Amino acid sequence: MRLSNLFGKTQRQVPAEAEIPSHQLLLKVGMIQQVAAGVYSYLPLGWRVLRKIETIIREEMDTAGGQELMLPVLQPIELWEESGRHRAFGEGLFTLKDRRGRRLVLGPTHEEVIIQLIRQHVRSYRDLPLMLYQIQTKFRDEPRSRGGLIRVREFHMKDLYSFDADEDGLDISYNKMVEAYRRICQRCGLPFLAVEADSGAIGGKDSQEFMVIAEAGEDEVIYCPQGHYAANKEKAQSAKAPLPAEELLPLVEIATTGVGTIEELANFLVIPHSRTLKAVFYWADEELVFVVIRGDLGVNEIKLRNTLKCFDLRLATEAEVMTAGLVVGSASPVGLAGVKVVADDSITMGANFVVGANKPGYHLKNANYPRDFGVDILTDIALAEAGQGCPKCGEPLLSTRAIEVGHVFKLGTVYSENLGALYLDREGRQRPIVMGCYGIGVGRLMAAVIERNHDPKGIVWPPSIAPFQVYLCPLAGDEQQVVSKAEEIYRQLQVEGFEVLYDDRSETPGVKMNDADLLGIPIRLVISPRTLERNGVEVKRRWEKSTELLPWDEVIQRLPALIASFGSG
RNA sequence: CGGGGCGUGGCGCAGUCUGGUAGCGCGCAUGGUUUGGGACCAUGAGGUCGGAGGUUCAAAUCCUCUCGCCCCGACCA
Repeated sequence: MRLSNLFGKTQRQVPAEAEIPSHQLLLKVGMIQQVAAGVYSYLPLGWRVLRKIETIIREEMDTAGGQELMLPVLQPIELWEESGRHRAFGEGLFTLKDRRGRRLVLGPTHEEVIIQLIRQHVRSYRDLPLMLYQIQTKFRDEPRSRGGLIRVREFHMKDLYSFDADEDGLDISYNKMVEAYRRICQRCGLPFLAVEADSGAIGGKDSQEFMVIAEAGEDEVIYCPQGHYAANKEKAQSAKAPLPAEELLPLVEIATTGVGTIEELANFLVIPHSRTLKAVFYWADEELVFVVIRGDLGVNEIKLRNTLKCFDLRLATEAEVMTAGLVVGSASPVGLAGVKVVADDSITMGANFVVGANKPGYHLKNANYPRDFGVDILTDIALAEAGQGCPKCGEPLLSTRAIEVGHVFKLGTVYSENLGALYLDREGRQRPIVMGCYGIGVGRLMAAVIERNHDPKGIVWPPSIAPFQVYLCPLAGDEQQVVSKAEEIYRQLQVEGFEVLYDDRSETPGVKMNDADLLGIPIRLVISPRTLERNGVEVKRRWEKSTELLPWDEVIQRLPALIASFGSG
């Protein structure tokens, strides 16, 4: 490709609103252009990279046994009402009406559609296992798009769905996908962390996310420095510090005028937060929920939502709490009736806690579960945070921002039961198909690669996904000889099958070199009067500082090794 | 949805407070001089100042409404 013909110019300035490196560089190089909030056009360079990533994904999916197909973007809304996810997605669904007034959605994902397909074609255990995938544009009306390609409303995504006869089969399919994802990340030059993840309101059991550690990431990962544990903060657990065992003391009411928060209570009584129990109120699908948790811990709303199996969850207003007959600032589970109580299991780790007295200006000392109060649900709903203990080894946990590039989960039979995807087993019994689903955001992966592979000059593409392998850069001046040599090498490189970007512009050396660095093509070849004098070509690898002069008849044979040396130094 | 900010040639920005014929840098075009790290000189093209309504002799600037975009939060299989 001659650079003079390439559509899309590099920019010298980018909008101040582009804040993260990948967004700035994508714009600066001229790989994307924004059309609307969270909607982008891909210019030739950006599209080339995207297609290379797709190719890698395709190869790994095929190797794992996947078969590619294509599914519709336009889907009847009834399918989504049938599965119940119409409600789960809520406003996130793009919906529209056709000319007859039928309501359609722009597919945010394709479980419903593929099950419809499966229902018709899979009737017997002989048809299983099966893995089907598609790479296509999906739509989600995100409340807020952000960070260039990190979070968009129209995006390229690969989704593979696995169909098995039983849980053992699902485990096999799932593990194949995890392995494929590892390979995809490796081939794209992306260091990743596979972490435990929440599977959402209608998800299944096991779920892992493939995270790329980056400041620009929108997720927070909690992990053990010894490598024993890593999880999305939404899902993470931590060892809750146990308190020393002590004899249960009698309940005592104490005056605590002006004390409302745990902070104030702990200061007032000069006790650690962990000696108190905190009351938090939520409004969950039209119902008030009283949450009790040890004072040193916070509530993980995602765990709570999963526990309650509700759609809408928010903090209750003060008015709602008072209407239920509770005293804000001094609410108590002791003596409570008529309100659902969800407790974190931390309330069993310790004794003689201070709790509210449900009476303004008073608290109770020495409250103990279950002696003094009951709960409806007792489970883990605590928010794990850095500094708390690793659930495996107790070492203090660390936290980092990360970009979620892939997500795999075991769906089980939730969808196949809801939507009637059944098969007949060997004994002729009808059973639900056991499903898994596995997604990768292609554009987001591209952004993640840039986040991890750039320097102050520009992008440093891993050769596997670089838009071109070689940047051929004559610094000609008046020398016609330089130009004809460059043309000759350009032809040879093409004949040998290299992807070459030939900078045939009559720009100054500074401009060309800076563009070469900005674009991040792995190998830069410079031809100038200076190199011509010595019958050579100057070679520079984008990720190294030094250059070397090679005799020009050796360059082509040395190129593959030079390209392959990425990541080894 | 809550808070903050921004819409002015292709890109980046100033001008708005205090109304008076729209400016700068980059890029682009033409000619010339340059050529190993974003050159220089000259000339030139390009803008209904997001949109609608209003105030005024006069609106990018003041008022009202509206649309779009960004950031933080909420939210997010």
